[in-house]
Amino acid sequence: MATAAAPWGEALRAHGYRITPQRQFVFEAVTDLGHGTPEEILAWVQSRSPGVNLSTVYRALEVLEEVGLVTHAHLGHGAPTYHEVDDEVHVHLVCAGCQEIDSVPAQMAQGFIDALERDRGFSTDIGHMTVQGLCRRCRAAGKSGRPRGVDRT
Amino acid sequence: MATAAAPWGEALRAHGYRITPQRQFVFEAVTDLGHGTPEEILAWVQSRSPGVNLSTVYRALEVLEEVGLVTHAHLGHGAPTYHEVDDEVHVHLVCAGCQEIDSVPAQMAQGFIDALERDRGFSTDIGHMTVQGLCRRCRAAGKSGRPRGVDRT
DNA sequence: GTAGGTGCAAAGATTTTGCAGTGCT
DNA sequence: AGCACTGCAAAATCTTTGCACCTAC
Repeated sequence: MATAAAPWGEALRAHGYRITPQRQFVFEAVTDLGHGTPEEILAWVQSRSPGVNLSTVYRALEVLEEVGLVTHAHLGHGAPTYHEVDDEVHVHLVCAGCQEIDSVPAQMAQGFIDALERDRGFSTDIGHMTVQGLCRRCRAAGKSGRPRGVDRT
Repeated sequence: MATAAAPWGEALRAHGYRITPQRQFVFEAVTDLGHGTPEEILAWVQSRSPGVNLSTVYRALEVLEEVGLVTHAHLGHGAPTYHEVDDEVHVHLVCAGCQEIDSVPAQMAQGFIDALERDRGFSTDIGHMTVQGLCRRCRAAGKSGRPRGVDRT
């Protein structure tokens, strides 16, 4: 039973990394949360193992990203959000009103992506694509996105 | 000649803000640079007026954004990039290889945006839309985007 | 047993804020 | 002349790094 590693563990092994409970918790957090910032992931992990440190979360995410288990996207502000890789590729929709994150299947953007490829030779990293805007609910509530004032486009 | 304000000045006046050389420089920097981070904007401004402080740049950008002269988008990492508002609305293309920023007219994404509107009731803030990927040059050079390794999609 | 991994604390980087002096209106 | 704006410096965030101890293999 020496090498009875779970599939996610395999990925670590394959890259010469060790399997540790901290890394497992971090990966589970990402999987469970769907989308999470380092802070949110830490909170989740600490609910199982209070001693885990923020820097460990950062380092674990770095490793998990390198071995291809998770990715991150930059949504609003400066908050990087991590999510699992192996589920269906999707585009992130960030609501400027409620900060909520929605996802849509990548195919919806296919035409656009093809156009970029054709016209610019630009190869899109679909999973990192971020779309800012206002969700249905916030539009109905008449929110304008940013608190300040006029926000053209 | 009391109120001989330039068009950009008008916008400030209209919102009760004063016209100052610092704000003018910051706005010129944004216009001239096309895309710029606060740091880059500071550098540009200081080339004209060395005494200007970083915090002044931040405050000026905040004001200029409020009156609708500039906007910002979050491109790679945590670097907010500011650009002029009144030119044609465009989508940002960020190359993961060379960090360069390209723009494409918003119409290219129209189909996608319409689909989001139709299916999700999501109103897209086109100017803030960010697309990560690899530009033609970096693809040719065989870059993979992130230095680390595998990067799916 | 050994090298990689973790926790802790300090260092960095980036953005924000308080305050007194300055300059736009 | 009044009050918003600026410069400076300190505070607040968020992320990274150095080091001694611990643990997976």
